[in-house]
Amino acid sequence: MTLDTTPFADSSLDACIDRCCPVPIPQRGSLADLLELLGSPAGARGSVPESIPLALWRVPQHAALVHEGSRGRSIYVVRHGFFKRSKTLEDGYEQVLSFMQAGEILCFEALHNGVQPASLVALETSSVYVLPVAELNSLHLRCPQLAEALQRALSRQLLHATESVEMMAAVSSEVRIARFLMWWSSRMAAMGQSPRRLRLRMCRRDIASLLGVAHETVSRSLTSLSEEGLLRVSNRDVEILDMDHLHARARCTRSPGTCDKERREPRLATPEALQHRSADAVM
Amino acid sequence: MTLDTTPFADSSLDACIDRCCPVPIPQRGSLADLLELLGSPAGARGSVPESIPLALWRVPQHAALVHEGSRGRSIYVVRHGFFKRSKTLEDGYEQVLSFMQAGEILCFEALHNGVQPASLVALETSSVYVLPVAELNSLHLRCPQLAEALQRALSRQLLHATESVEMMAAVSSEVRIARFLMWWSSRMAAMGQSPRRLRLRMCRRDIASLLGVAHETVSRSLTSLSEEGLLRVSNRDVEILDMDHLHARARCTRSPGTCDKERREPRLATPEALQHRSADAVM
DNA sequence: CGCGGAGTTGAAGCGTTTCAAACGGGGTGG
DNA sequence: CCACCCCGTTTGAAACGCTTCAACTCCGCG
Repeated sequence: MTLDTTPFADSSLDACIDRCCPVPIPQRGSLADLLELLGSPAGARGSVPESIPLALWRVPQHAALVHEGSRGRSIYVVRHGFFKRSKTLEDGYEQVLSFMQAGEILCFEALHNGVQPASLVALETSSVYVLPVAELNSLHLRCPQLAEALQRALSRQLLHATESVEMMAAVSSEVRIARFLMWWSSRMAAMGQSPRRLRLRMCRRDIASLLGVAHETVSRSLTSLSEEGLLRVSNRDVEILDMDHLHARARCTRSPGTCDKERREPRLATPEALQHRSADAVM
Repeated sequence: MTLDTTPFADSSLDACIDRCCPVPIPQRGSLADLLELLGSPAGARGSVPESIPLALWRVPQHAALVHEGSRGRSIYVVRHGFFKRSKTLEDGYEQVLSFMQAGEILCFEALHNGVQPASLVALETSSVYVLPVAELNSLHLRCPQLAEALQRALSRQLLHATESVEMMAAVSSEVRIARFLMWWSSRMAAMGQSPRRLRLRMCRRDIASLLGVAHETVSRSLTSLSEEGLLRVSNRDVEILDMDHLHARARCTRSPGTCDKERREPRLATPEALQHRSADAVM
């Protein structure tokens, strides 16, 4: 809480290392802040030992927090910012695996054999708490609340992995895009931001890689959804105009034709369509 | 270890409850067995308190271990057997999310809000260790090795989730099937079984649901791969004949045509093709 | 024996990929 | 400061692959 305002020292020194490696932030994080970030209930954060030092790192935009194949000696908790987790395949194709936001645990997968299975790149200037694996046990002993919070955060992490599978399992690419937008929207809502105004941090190619479609298809699906009046797309800013119908589209399991066939006809958001929204939301 | 032989009491009583709910197994599990199952190094299992009781449940084939939406009061560790994790969508479509095998942790996702996000059905008669969430903390205190083993198993679990994304991210459905088979093969190898002789426990529809394709496409891709000489398919038994080429096919990131174009021509496993295998394996 | 589910195969429609071209914006260098 | 280039994005057209619907076989089961 005390770090919410201007957590980064925007000195001239920062400018010259902007595209380099992550660097420690002068201010150190607080354990209470980390617990709140992980979603620990406020009541459980009363008697937190403040003496425990916590490293807080700054990760400039486009900088890699970890490289695929490197040794994994720490786990991280995103304090704020945005990360892309990806793998580079043998033929040079970059396979995006997930996008990670504030409150999420990074690099826990590397724990079981000590090797990072994927790279992590900050898509905007970000900051992460650093928890060295070697210190995890002593941390858990000195602060049981942290152990519990990490456990619950890991549980959430597994749930997020499930959501990725649900996104990608849609047969129609348009439905995949719709699910991706709904997923993003719910993430924004969970972070206390507007679920309607989405600012995509990644390029179309990254979305396409995650969803397993061509990047042109992402573009086409977005324009198609916007022509139906469900979205307004401007570069990487997406505004959801019709949340109900977008949600209905995201639920489609079969080919786009068989679901909401009649709704796909109106290519403009007519006043009539607006009136139907509340009624359709009930079903 | 002591339970490896005939862990199930195949009495006549079992027959009548075969399609019902999971039931506790007369024999209780041992902590050392659980630790080995989770992949804990043998050296760390010396001083394990044997007095701690561990519940071991039997789950008959086709029985549900947990139902979507129910309360999650326990986590489970698959002792042996095979589970399908799935969600039933509003329109009745069953979305398969993953398949879980021995050593994997089930229902950890339910920990953070207490509700099961998906159902778990045993695809063959299985058994699971039951760890009530309420007892987890005391278990960790009484046996730190278990806490560490669970942590590493969770790390592995997150890695498995990543593998699912990699499977589904392939654009071509044939590549998805190839990746699915390779994934299954590596699982078999990790369990000490043959990586070439695969016995699929699920129907084509379940595979199709997981991979996001039509179930006819699964059938077609399997016959296509077998016509190329990479597989031999007989119902749910799949034998991998050409592991190298199947692996190469699984790595394809683009349309099937652009990758290994020349290799797809021979529709029969000619002796010539067999000679090429070892040479191709180097690249 | 008949039934239903799982699996396979065929044919037609169409959605997606691919290649190609054009546009726009942000950055760099002149 | 502008021009330029590069990259991300969009759109078009054609080929391809997938879905869909259909028919059929096989197998287990009542």
